[in-house]
Amino acid sequence: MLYPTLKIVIADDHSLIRQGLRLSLETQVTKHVFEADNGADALKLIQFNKPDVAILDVEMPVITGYEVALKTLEKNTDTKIIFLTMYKDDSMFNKAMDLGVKGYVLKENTVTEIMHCLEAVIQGNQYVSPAIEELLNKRNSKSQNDSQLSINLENLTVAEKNIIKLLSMMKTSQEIADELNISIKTVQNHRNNICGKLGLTGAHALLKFAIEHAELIQ
Amino acid sequence: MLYPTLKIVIADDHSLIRQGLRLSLETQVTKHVFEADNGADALKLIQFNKPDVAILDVEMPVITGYEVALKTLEKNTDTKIIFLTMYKDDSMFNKAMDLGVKGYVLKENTVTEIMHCLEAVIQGNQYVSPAIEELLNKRNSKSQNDSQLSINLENLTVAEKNIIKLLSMMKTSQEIADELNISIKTVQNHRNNICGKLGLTGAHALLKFAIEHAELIQ
DNA sequence: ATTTTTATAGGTACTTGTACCCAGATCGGA
DNA sequence: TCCGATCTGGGTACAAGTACCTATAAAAAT
Repeated sequence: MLYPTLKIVIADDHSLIRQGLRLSLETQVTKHVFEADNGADALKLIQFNKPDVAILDVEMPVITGYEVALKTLEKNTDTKIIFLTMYKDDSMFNKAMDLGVKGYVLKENTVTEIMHCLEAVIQGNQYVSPAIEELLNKRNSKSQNDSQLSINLENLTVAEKNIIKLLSMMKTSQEIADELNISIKTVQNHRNNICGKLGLTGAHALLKFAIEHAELIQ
Repeated sequence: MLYPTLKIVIADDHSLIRQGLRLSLETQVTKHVFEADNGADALKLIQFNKPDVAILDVEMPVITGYEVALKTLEKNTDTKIIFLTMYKDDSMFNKAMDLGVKGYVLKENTVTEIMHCLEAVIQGNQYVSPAIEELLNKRNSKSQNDSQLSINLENLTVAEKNIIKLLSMMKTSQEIADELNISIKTVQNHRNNICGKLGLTGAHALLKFAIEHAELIQ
């Protein structure tokens, strides 16, 4: 690492990840590391310390990393933003790129990759996880089953995603209707529309699909 | 830390967490740390190295930490299992306790807490994240329910076990009837009898039960 | 040898989910 | 402004699962 006097803010609600990153950064010569376990504190740390780089977890409670980045980049500071995320969510990736986020790294990537990302970003370049680039290529080629499945999943409307999420928790249409304060007929219609979009037919096909793909549904 | 010659397996699909944990463990005197980024490798590492403790992420792709724990504890090894998880999922917590998992720590907890957990587990105690200790209390207060559940599962007849196994594969009564060359009415009667024995009532209760407990059904 | 359990099969009623149909309200883009 | 997508609700029909019955033959337990 070529920049011994870097100031870096780390924001992640998982203490484990913060401490892992801090330990890794401190085995390099970087010394000024600030930690936050939520978006609000991260924002304060960034505004007060004006770090060179802020490494933000996208999925944080209350104030997400995305919102922190939005408010930070809005204020025209020199702080570069690196997003750290669990999921290969291409819609979030696109939003991040639109915002002007310089780095995008998956948590499944190694610490050394984050170091590469850090170096690239400090030198004024962009750095994107190879795994994400691969995803983008797959999406463009539209070849595999899984990618087509996720395309179909993304074709669902907000209400439909809401329904399928509750379905994956094994709730009945009546329970969903009560929870959302809508008619059971509306829920059934959404279910039927989802079946159409996903190409599902037959007995309890959607329920089975939702349970089988529960992890993929957010 | 009182145990300098511990062997520990760490399994998590997020490299960051693995490296954070490894660095933390190695600032202690523990030296033999093995890493896996998926359940299959974790299982191999455990079977080959027979570690004192395996720290498993519950949410891993393909083979989950839960399945790794299931197969490890099945084989009567001395390896203690610690679950590391993102969510305060009480159903998973209960399943983990049923299995004989010794430690249960949330990723939002600090590394020092994991160290406490490690010490407790090595000394033969259980350690549960304070955040979900309230769930443990709930569980102890109504423990008679769970023990009745497993008794009831063993009370199922051969035909009934056969049926519930096929049910956990999300097959319909008609499909099961065809597969076993019996009437669909027989299948439906068995289903109903199973519902009675397990105390299940309501919409698709048995289907949901079979899917939720698919791993426990052989 | 008699009783009990199990596996088999049927009947009937009700609930839930799937498969179509329809239509009004709202909101954003062409 | 109009069109299309979305969200909302309703109707009808059928399939599948649950709930509760009865019943017979074979196997197991007593």
